[in-house]
Amino acid sequence: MGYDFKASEEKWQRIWEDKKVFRARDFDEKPKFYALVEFPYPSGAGMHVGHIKAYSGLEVLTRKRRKEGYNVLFPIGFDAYGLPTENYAIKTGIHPRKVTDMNIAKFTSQLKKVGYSFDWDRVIDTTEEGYYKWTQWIFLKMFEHGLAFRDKTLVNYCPSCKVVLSNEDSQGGKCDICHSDIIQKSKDVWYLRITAYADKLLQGLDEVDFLPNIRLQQENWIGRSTGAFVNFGVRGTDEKLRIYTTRPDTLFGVTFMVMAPEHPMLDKYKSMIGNWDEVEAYRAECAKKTEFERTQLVKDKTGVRLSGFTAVNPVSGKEIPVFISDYVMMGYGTGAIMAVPAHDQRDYDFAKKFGVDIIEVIKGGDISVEAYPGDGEMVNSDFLNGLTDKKTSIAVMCEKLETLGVGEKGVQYKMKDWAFNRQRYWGEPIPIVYCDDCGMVPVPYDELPLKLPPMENFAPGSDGESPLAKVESFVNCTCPKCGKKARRETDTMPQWAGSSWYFLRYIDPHNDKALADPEKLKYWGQVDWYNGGMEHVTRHLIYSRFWHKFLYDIGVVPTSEPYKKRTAQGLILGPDGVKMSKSRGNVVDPNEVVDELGADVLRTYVLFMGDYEKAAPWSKESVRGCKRFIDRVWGLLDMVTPETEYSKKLEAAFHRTVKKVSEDIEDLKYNTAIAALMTLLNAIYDEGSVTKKELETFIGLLNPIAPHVTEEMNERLGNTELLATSPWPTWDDAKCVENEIEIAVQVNGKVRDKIVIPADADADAAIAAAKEAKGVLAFTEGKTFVKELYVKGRLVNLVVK
RNA sequence: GCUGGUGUGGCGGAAUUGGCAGACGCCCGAGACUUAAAAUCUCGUUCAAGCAAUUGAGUACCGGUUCGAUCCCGGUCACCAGCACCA
Repeated sequence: MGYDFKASEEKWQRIWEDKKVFRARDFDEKPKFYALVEFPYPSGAGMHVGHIKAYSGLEVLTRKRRKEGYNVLFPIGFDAYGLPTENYAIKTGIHPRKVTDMNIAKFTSQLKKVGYSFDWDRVIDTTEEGYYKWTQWIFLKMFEHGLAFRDKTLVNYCPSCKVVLSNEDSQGGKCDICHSDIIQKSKDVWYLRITAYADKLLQGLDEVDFLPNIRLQQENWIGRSTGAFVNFGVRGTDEKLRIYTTRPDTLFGVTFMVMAPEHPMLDKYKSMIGNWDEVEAYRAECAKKTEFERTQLVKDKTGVRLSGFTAVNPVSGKEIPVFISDYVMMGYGTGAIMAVPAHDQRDYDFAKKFGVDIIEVIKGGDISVEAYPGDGEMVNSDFLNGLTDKKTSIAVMCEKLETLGVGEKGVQYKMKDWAFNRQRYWGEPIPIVYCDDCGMVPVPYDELPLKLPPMENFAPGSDGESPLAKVESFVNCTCPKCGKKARRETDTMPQWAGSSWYFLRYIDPHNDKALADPEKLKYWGQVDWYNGGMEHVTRHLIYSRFWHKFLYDIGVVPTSEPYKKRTAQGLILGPDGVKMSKSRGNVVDPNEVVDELGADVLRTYVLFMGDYEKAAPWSKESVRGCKRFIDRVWGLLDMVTPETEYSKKLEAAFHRTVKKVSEDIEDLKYNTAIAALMTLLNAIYDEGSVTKKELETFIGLLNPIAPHVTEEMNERLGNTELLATSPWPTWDDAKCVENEIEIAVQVNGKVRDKIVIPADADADAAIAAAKEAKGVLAFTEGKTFVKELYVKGRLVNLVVK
């Protein structure tokens, strides 16, 4: 009788839900295990196969953990604020709340149909008042501690649509909607001072177990560099032109300086600069370029040499020319650099184009051809001459700078403060009030959540304002401090806000007194294992570590790092080997697979298709192979004998497979775990029968991967305890080996025959047997043995002449 | 450009303290069952030569170390990812 996957999957999903089999219990005596997967954005398109692969990994691990006796927390929720929902609402007129609820309902039913063992009593939705109340609460705490602040920035702005655009919506310098030229506009925006945590975020990486490439990406993102700040003089003034450099040792090679076009000092000395109109023209040209263009295009160096404005090297006293150029960014360092063309390729290119001197200060390269960034003996450098060690030269120079009072050691980060606002409706309102007398005043904690007001039209407001600016009843309020008339902040928080602390809310999702009960936070502690996509290992992962570290510093959470371990799954590509996308038409819908072949097949396939951490293309044919596997497993029911022990023939194979599957699951090697089960299944079919004990072990191992079919089989075997809660199979190392083994016999490194010997045979016995082997004699006849090796359990190698 | 990673059959991929390359699955071929097809089962399936036993070649390419190299070392090429004028 064939396996009716539809009826079986529905049946077991209902039983799991009714009995709350996968509920996590606060304060249970069992050891706890907290596994986290990245919660989905509930888009209208429904689930993607990528979600299935991402969730199936830890799904298997947590099902194994429960069988091993752990109290497992494996939650799911929805990261539901965001642009697609808002755009859909603008287009259709349906309220984002309604759209979100519909999409969440759809995702929930789809997730349940795959049979995931989530704790459905802990579902969270970042757009719910009970949730975003605490997102706002954390924001206010940050505001209190000076970590949330307002500052000017340049934004991409479309003067025709009057909206602020993201870099993605403004590529090529044109507005995506009306195609008019985009300008860079100065605007006051909210920032979170993540740079204050740069060193903590870097050091914290030592405490956690992240995959090496994930750790590296975080380090690069933070981008710490050490060097020195140096104050150059400005001829004819008391002004200091401050720069940052990682190579203070090359100070004697400075032949010019470059300032960012936006550098504020330029305006201050406008009257000194003889060619001001040239400066203004260049600035206008740069302002037109988006940040995207300015950094993406590697192009010819452009710039303007300032006339009448020169700098003075504070160590050598030499007068040097100053340029402005857009290869120097206002956002990094001090917005100005000392240029050492002999030892920096960018400065070299610039010097060649503008005819500036190039002075060698480090020997070793050929500066008539290109810059030499390497190490070597210092020359033309006064007190540094003759030094060969970079570190020493830098240290000597820094000391000199400090003695002269013209500079000091310094540290810089690539990471910038986090621009924390959007001019959009569907996000958490920023709970701040502007009062003419009191300035920025936080909304009192007991008035949280500051609710999103009901609205009809969610299109962005005019002049780059949020749609909320149009709602008078929301904007106009009284100052919580003095009671006078005041205005509310109308910007909302960015997408990343709600996901920066969601893992804490799962621990106590319904608490209305605190973001979570401290005792529960202590019980569940760190997330033991967090799996998600590579695309989130910089932004989301850093942002949430930052929030967590802040909450730790103010005593809200008990650990300094949120995640003990982080891994990432590889993408599922389309059948054509390219990333899935609607426009390519190569998207695979997981729901169709569930309907046609069953959830167990889908789960097995996404784990079997290849290395879990690497990208692999979807193959419709290979999915069928997994279907065959599941059906063959079901077929075992027709072969059961009542014995309650392993059969002699298969005992070692069973012990080996239990070991292999147990270890592979811990290591994200699901593909080889499943392959081992397939191999064992083939061996059973070769035998033609399976004992009850054997079958129970087999379905026990397969249960986390294919829970429905195995649960059904377990029931048919007459067992009343759910497989999901019965113990994980064990193995005995001593029983993993066969009595007799087959080894290869090589002559001069080439395999010539195979022999069967007792597993415990010693070298002499193995070599003696090997010399007799038929395939070997032909190659050793009439030769002398030079060397004879036996690698235990592997092979014999006979070296002859 | 920089940093990291990868390169194995027709395809997805196994195998590393240096020890039988190609596990497992897909595709493909042959056979069994069937009125037939599907499904299922059995066998074969790296390439080349041979009816065959077998022999030779083979883990991107070139070279080295070793009794023995997919694995270690040196060089070259290709692809992927992240960062990208970061001073």
